Parts: sequence; structure tokens; C-alpha cells
Amino acid sequence: MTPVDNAKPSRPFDRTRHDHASETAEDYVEAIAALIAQKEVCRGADLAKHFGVSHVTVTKTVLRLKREGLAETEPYRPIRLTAKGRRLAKAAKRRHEIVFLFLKALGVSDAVAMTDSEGIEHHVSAETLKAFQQFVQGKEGEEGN
Amino acid sequence: MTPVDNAKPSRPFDRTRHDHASETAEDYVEAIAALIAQKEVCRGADLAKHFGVSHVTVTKTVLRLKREGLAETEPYRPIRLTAKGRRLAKAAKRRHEIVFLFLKALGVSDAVAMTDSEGIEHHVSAETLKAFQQFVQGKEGEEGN
DNA sequence: ACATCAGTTTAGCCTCGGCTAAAATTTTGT
DNA sequence: ACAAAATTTTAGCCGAGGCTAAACTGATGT
Repeated sequence: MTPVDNAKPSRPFDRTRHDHASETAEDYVEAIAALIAQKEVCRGADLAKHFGVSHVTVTKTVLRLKREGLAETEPYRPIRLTAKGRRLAKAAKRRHEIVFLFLKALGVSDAVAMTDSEGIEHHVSAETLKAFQQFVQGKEGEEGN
Repeated sequence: MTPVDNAKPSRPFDRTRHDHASETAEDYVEAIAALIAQKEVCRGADLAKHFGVSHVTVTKTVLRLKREGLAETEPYRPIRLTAKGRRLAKAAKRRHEIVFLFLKALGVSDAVAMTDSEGIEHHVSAETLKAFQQFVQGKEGEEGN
């Protein structure tokens, strides 16, 4: 059975396509949480630098996060996360880390593991994540790590 | 070193974000090639069914493929791929299959491997792909497969 | 205190991927 | 041959994520 073969409705794609919006949301809350953890406050400009994107784009995206109940902002004030946002950030960070460590355990270089885990994390189901995690733990036991 | 920590320009994101457009292109040429392989011709309606999307969306996307020199179409005729499109389709299929087999080798179920490989394939660098491939080949040797 | 500068928001534009409704073209059936 | 059915295209809409330019607010320096 090869992965591409059937011309039926093909459920997988619904997910792949639509979830784009939430991927960005996850990236943002994850980055916001990281910035708050490291510099107390998170400003739009920090996010712009972090994502390599204009501050304007950041403003718009953060507005969306706000609409979705993930972030709180008042004009010209730093960006904060709601409880919901913090929860999502924590989950995203965990997932991200597992994927990163998994790639490292597979023998992928640090830089590439960093890049690829960023892209991959959003497409990993619970089942696959568990498999990644088990693999990492297995590796830990072997070779005097 | 955790994956999210630096607030520097952070190159990874350039890729993650921008490449969206080409992900769709790859999915399309891959699907078009698969459909041609299996039913001689590929019609817009087939793609619509395959991606679970309206035929109109397909038309627009195929137009973009055409602009990018990946597909050829004349009005009311089946969709074909250019040499460039076929090359891309072949590469995408290969990558997709490696990711799929890799997930299977890791112990992920068939259905989930199918879904996740679809999402993951676009975010796997050459280095990671090679690591996946080696892992699959390693597994092949073990346990009487 | 006030001008300057850094940071933010607003306005307005773009592309991509998605949609529905309506028009056009093939294909098909009798 | 021609009406009906299937397919494809056109028109026009939306949201997400991207941009630049211009206006606004807040913090700084002297």
C-alpha cells in the first residue's frame, strides 16, 4: 500500500489544509511564552524579529489570537497570554521539544533538527508523537547518555 | 539547547511560512501524476474529489501550476504535467513514501502514518530524509521482514 | 519641557486557498 | 440531431498571512 493511491474523498487533507491557521496560532503563543519567560514582557517588535516578519503582520496576527481568546493586549502595551493561551503554548512547546529531541536521537544535526522540528511539529498526531517519545527514551538507555 | 530560545532573525521561519505555496503545488503534481498513472487522464473533478475541495478551487490552483510551468492545460481538456511537473511529482512521491514507510517502521499505524506523512513530507530536509531512510533500511534487516 | 526616536496602530494593497452561483462547453442518450 | 447531464470556467466573495507607507503614542535625552 503506497500512501498516494486512492481518489476517494481522502480525509487526511481536510486536516492538512485547514489547520494552517492554527499552526500560526501555536507558533505565536509558543514564541510569546518563550519571550515572556526570558525577558519578562513580550512586545510586538520581539515577535517580528523572532519570526522575521514585519511588525504590522505581527499586530494583525496577535489581533487574531485575541479574537480567539489566546492573547490579551491593550494598545501600546506588551502582549500577554490568557490561561488558554498558556495552555496551548505549553502543549506546543512540549510537542516541539519531543520532535526536536527525536530528530537529534535519529542522528540529525542540531541546526537541521531545529529547522525541521519547527515544520514537523504541527503535523504530528498523538500516536506518532508517542512513537517519537518512545524512540527517544529507548535511545537514552543505550550508549552511555 | 531547547528548540525555541533565541529571538534573533531566526531563519527557520522564512522557510516554514513561505513554502506554503509550494506545498500545495507538490501535493497537486503528486496527485495529478498518480491519477494519470491510474486512469490515463486527470480531470479537475478527480482532483476535487481527491482533495475534498471544490472543482473551482482546483481550477484556480491548476492555473497557478500552469503559471509556474508545472502543468499544461487547454480549456475543457484533461490536465497534464510538464517535464518539470513530472520531476517534481516524482521527487514528492519519493519523499512521501519514505516518510510513510519511516512512520510505519517506527510502529505507527497505517491510517495515522498515511495522514501524518502527508503533513510531514513538506517539512523534511534532505538530511532528515536520509536519516529516515537509513532507519527504514535498518529495520528491514531486523525481524524477519 | 519638549523634541526626537522607538514602538504600535491604521490604511490599503497583494497572493494563496477556500467557497457559491452562474455561464459556457463537452459528452451522452435517445 | 438535439436535449439533458456532466464537466469546466468565470465572476465575485472571504479569511489568513504577507507587505509598505503614514499616523499615532510612549519613552528618552538634554
